[in-house]
Amino acid sequence: MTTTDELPKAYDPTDVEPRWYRRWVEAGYFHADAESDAPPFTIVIPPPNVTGSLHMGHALFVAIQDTLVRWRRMQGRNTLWLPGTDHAGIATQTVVERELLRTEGKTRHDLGRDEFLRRVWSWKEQHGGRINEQMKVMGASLDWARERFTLDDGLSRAVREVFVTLHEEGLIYRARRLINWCSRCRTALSDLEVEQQDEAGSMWHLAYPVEGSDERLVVATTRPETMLGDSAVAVHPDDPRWQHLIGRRARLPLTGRTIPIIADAELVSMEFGTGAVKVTPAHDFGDFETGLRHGLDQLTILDLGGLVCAPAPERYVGKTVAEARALVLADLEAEGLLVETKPHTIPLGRCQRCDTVVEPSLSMQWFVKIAPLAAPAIAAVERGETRFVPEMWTKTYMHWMTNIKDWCISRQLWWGHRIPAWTCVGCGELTVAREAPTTCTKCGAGTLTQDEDVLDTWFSSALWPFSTLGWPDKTRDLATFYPSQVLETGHDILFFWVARMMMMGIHFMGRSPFQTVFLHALVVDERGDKMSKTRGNVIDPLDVVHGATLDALLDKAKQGGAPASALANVKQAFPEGIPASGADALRFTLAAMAAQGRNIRLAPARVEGYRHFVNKIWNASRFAMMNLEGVDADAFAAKLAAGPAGTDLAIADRWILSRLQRVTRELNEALESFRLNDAAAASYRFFWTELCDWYIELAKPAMQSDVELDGGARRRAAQGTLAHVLDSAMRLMHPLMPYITEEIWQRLPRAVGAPASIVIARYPVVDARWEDDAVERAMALLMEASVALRNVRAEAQVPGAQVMQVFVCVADPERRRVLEEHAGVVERAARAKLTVVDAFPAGAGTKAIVGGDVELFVPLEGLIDFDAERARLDKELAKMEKEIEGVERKLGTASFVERAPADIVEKERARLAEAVARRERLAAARAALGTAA
RNA sequence: GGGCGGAUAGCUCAGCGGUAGAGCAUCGGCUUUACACGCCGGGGGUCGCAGGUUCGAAACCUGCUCCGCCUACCA
Repeated sequence: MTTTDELPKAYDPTDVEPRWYRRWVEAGYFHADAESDAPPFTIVIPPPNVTGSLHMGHALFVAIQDTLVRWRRMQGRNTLWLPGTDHAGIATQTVVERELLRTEGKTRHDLGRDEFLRRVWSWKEQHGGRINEQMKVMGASLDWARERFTLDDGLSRAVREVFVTLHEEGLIYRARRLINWCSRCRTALSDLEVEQQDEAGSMWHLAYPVEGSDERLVVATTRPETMLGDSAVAVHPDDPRWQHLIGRRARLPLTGRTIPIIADAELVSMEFGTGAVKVTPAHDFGDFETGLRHGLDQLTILDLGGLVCAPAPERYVGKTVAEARALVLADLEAEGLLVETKPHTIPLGRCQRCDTVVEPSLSMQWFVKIAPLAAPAIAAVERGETRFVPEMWTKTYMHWMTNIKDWCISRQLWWGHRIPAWTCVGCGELTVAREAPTTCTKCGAGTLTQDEDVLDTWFSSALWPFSTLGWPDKTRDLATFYPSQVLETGHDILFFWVARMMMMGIHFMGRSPFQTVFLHALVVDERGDKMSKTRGNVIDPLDVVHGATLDALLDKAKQGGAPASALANVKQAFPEGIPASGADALRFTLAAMAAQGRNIRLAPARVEGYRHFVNKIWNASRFAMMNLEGVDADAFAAKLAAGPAGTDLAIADRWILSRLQRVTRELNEALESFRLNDAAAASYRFFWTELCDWYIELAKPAMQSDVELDGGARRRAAQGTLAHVLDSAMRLMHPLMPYITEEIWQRLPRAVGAPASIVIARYPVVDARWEDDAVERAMALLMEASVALRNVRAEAQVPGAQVMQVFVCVADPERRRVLEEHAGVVERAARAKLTVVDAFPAGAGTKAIVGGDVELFVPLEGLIDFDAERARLDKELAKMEKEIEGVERKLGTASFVERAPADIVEKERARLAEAVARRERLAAARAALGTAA
């Protein structure tokens, strides 16, 4: 127990939060025991980029996953939330290269592969831990003893094992193909790493003279510079316009080459453009296929840096795409071969990482043959082994999986898992092996060189659910924790990551890696725009937690390279900076807004609202601390265990205990079905509206009174109830708000044998015996009467301190009994003195009607504004008329009475009866006031 | 081109077949000894538009209009 003066009036999360995390870790609460008999609950973290920094997306998944994990842990599950980071090939390498250039003016090639990798590792050692520390601030209850990194020895071994096995099975192959090439990153990319966008471009019509004729064949193109690499012109076989040209040759301008005119029904559409298409097999995916069909030459006229190269004519060599385009167009124009130029929207692919326009490029790469892996991953979802939440993602997953194309997995980078393939210098034989071979398997020579390339980062991420548990060894962890129960991540990486984990997990473990895939929405700003540094609308979760001054925000934006417009946005959004709200408030906000299937527009005002909620929790608890001295938690627990029969609890006690059962049910059900927003809303309503606004206010007299008319029993009941409800509420809300709930729970009187921390306390379960409809109905009436009287007070401007005399008439005997027996509730809530009578005393006053037959008369001689009173009653009467009219119409419809369910009809009848009774009483009250003077 | 979301109070969002809800904002009143990060009371919505199904629709169906996202080689 603590006394009030030790507790500050305002909750300060920055003081409370950091204290707990270390203690939880030291106590080992987050550590999962592979030997435990308890049913496991496993979630693997979506590994953040090792050099990354916490952003709202991370904060969101921490809030969601930690809530699920803490809830399951409190339910007694053997809970494993496995942490780790991703080496993020391109991203990390780029960052280190940039740093190297900035500080030493060198490129990675200046250092050489080994030295460069040493630098990346040292960068990782220096910056790699940051995001983990940031997740700890958020309260993430991760099992740090099991932390993994995708480039760990163990995980690297798993990667080699998978690569070699798939190669042996014929599912990994090497081929010279057209792939997406980023000339800035100088690496191949998978289809997914290319972002398609429609951009403004042009459509040019170019004339190719037909050999041995005066005719010209006009082709339409959006990329005229690629004509330097054309190896044919295609027309539709059925097109009457060009029938006679099929099989002849065209003179390719500017090059001195001639190319065949071919017929291809697949590539060419007669209606589009000019009906004739230039074919450039080495620089266009459609043309590549066409080239294969017709055995055309594949002429590469762009080098790896994106510059024109031979066999393009010397004049163009070394030019960029843009330069070459301008030059080609000018040259064609000069020769009179540029027929037409018009604006045209073109789909353009850009590198996800650096925004460079991606070029289709012909090169030797490694691929995963994906269809045989996709089929079982589709089947697993079809038979329900894995399900998606929200369900709508199933369709998206299926669609992508059924149209999937082979996955290009080799990257021309240095940072990553090097491809375990070696070429014999002597005979050229390619060997794929788990460990570096010493001699060539074919010719026995001893000199082999390893493939220079590394694997796509997502290749190792795809193995994450089992590689992190020790695979390929048959470990105890693997047996206990695979498959995981839930995979929770953003829908933006459904294909990148989730689908690939499904495929690999099923192929190598025989079972889908997750029972449920829960996909959350993306966090965007208040206006629905994606958060970005250039917009200046980024909200750093840590700034919300710790607070930040405007200057600090501006400094950070500047360092991040934000433009002036962005700085202005920051100034406008946070003129006062951001107040320190704590991890609890941020987590609760994210949970409350994480409704399924929508973007989360993070509004700062919303965070503020929930920060106030956290403070409310603090103060309600502070009140409790001041009034719970000497409470005997064990005695009250025994009372609860005995059930409500014959209890000495007051109606308010019974009511809040009943409401507690309901909110307990709501929370368990909401968490069970991943509706965190409902869990948050139910918590909020219960704690603030029901517990604080009603229960605590009603319990005050019993707890604060100096007189103990009943020998202290009433006080003990209220104290016991409040202590129990608070204890339960803290446990209920702990998964959502770990810090404040622990802080308060530690200070509450607890039963003997209670655990040392709320982290491992039991999550509340419903005790249906304490749910009581009759009590809730009675309280509803008392509350309604109280509100009506408060309204009278406000309208009639009765001073807050003045106790109002109130006379009550009730027709219904049961309601009369409730009001007589529990008059104290209304008296306390409305600051009134209640007298139940058969007839009202004479005199001026105001009348309120509750629930049809409860009339509340407040004699207010001299205080009544009769005009206002008449207006108020007229308004209420009109409302009643309208309602009665509506319900009567409904009940007057034969089909309604006949076809609607009986209980609904009954409800409508009751509603009508109440409205009619209310109207009568209102009319009488109105009549008593007469007409205006 | 295909697919999937969304359109509800001034703002951000719940609700998804039986009397329209929350937070913030707004208006009025409160030095009520837990909390002004508060308390009490109030105002505010033809639930995008048009049809349909139903006794009954914000919710289900159809079409339309906007706004997002994903996906696709029409040169």
